[in-house]
Amino acid sequence: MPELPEVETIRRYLNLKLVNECIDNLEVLNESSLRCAKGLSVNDLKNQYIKSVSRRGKYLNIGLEDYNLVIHLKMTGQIYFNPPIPPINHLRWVLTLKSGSKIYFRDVRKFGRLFIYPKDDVKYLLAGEIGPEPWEINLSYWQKKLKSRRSIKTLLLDQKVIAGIGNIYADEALYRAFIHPKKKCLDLTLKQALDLLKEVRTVLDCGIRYGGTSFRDYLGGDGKKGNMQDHLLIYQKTGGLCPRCGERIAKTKVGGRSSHFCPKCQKLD
DNA sequence: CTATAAACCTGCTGGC
DNA sequence: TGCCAGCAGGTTTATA
Repeated sequence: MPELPEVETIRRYLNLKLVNECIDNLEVLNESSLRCAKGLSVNDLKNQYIKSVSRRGKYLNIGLEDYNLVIHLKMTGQIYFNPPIPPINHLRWVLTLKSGSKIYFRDVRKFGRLFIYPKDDVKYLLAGEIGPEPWEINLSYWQKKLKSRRSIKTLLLDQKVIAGIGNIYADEALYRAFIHPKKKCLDLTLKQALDLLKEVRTVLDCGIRYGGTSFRDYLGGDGKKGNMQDHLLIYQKTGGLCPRCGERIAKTKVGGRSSHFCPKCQKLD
């Protein structure tokens, strides 16, 4: 469900609420939602203080004294912090703090995961397996990655190349940069490459500013929906009119994901 | 290398 | 009204 802006919105909220709290216990209702590093168990979390709440790409990381709690929400994961009415359906785990505060994790499709790692172990996962944050990318890195025969949308969605972009923001950035999602990376001009990186950042910044995109499941840390869905230009607007040229917005398939674009503004040749 | 499909899961929607 | 194919903010793994 969530891409970088949604995860960042949750991170900012939890960061205000969790730092200096102490863990009482973790109750797991769906075993497959939890992955413990070898030799660890949920009991190890007891009495651990929360030092930080950070993010890498679409991963949320609750830093403890001796461990890291790494969360990936995948398609339908939702975080509820001290909700007025606790969720009942599709509840996968509940983290209780000494203060009495609770974090509920609800996840309809069970794709989401909570990983427990030793403190120093997580560096490997987060630095080695995930590409740079979009704002950290420099031109030489970007040009190097664009020397590829893959389609540009596939590259944008590759978390090893650039962290945090998902289907919504990929379509939005490509539209704003006038680039067809199936365009081969190698065929991009330097200007297109620069424009695209700029629009990726713009669109993600915008998503964060509006508290994320709530199409169906996504909720910010405060339990409220985001507003970015009211500011999208192309995603899920098949059959509607392009806000720039009036052409009908089309849909195609790229890398198995539905991709929305304007056939007139985003030419393939 | 690149692309596609299937898996992992459940629920909702739209067409017939 | 009812059924069913198809689809969904993601990632990984197998197959062509």
